[in-house]
Amino acid sequence: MSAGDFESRWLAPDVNSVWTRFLQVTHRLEHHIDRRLQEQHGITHTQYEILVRLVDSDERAMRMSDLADSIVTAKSAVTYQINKLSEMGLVERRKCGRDNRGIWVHLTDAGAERLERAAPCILSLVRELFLDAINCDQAAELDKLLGTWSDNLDEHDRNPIGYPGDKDPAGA
Amino acid sequence: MSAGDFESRWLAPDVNSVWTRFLQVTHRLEHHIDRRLQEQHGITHTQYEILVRLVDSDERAMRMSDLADSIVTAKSAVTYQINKLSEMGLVERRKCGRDNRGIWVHLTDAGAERLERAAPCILSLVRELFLDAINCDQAAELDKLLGTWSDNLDEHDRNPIGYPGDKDPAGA
DNA sequence: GCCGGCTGGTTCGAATTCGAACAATCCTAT
DNA sequence: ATAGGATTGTTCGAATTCGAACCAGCCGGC
Repeated sequence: MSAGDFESRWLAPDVNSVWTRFLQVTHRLEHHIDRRLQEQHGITHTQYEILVRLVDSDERAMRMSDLADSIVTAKSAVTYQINKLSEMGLVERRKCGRDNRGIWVHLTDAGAERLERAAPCILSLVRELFLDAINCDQAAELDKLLGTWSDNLDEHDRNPIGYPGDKDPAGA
Repeated sequence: MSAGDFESRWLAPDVNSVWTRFLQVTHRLEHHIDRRLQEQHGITHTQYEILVRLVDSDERAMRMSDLADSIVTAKSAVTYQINKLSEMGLVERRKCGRDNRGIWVHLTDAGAERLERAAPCILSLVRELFLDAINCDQAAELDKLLGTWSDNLDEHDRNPIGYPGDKDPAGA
């Protein structure tokens, strides 16, 4: 078997390891943060992310769909989490007159406070685990990479071609 | 509130955006691959990863725990998935004489074949979405980053200190 | 005005994950 | 040899996620 054949069917070993380790590291990061957040502040990482998006928004409010896009989950999962956060009093649903089906999720004062308390814990974790490893140049580089990956995903979402055979985009 | 104070409590905006986008991109990648894999080959990304680890191993076999470490999930999740894969006939549990509690999960021929069929689909996806974005230098750089992140996580796992000012259990 | 199509959210059931508790086995030091 | 402690894998219940089906309200053309 030629090396070329091998590499076209599979991945070159070094590249393969990058991908594998990428998956491992992202999973470990998620777990680590999630665990810490739950133990010390009684909220999920997803919930934390929701609170962060809200506090960063104008009026500290967002629509459900935008929230779903922002944290990259199914809408139904957002509904579920907003119910939870709502029960906890960290968040509030309000109708907005403009669009009668749309719902605005507002961060409550209690929510802001809870976030304020949890943030330092998580941010220090993010710094220690993730950010301290990269200097300015690398950050810029990584940012560019993320942009490209994101664009690639957009492209693929727009253009849901199946794999088989049509490796060769003759027309499109 | 001074800018310095702001940045120590929160993150500098640019750095913050890197982290946020990192989370988004990783989630989107996962979803994308998972979806494609399920639609076209009837297996989960987790299951695919398991098969890959097996085929890459000596004897095409691994112990449950090692599998769990390798794909970064709870042991119970591995048990669950191995049951599934076993029902599908892609994998086989065998005792190994050495250690009577240990179990060796073997990739069956059917499993190897199934993997062989699914791999090109996923690998082309990984290439298009992930790898094409990076040149050799960047790959090396990313690899180094992953190494550092991984080390940081190891460090934190070994040394489970809470963030400075974590609550003491006395109050609980 | 009003009908088809779109969008925003919810509900539902299925799948998967996690962690804690457990059982069996191994290992080490006495 | 043997008790105590670690390791291996499973079982269980709870939490979370997903996608599909669904309902309502919006928007375009007729």
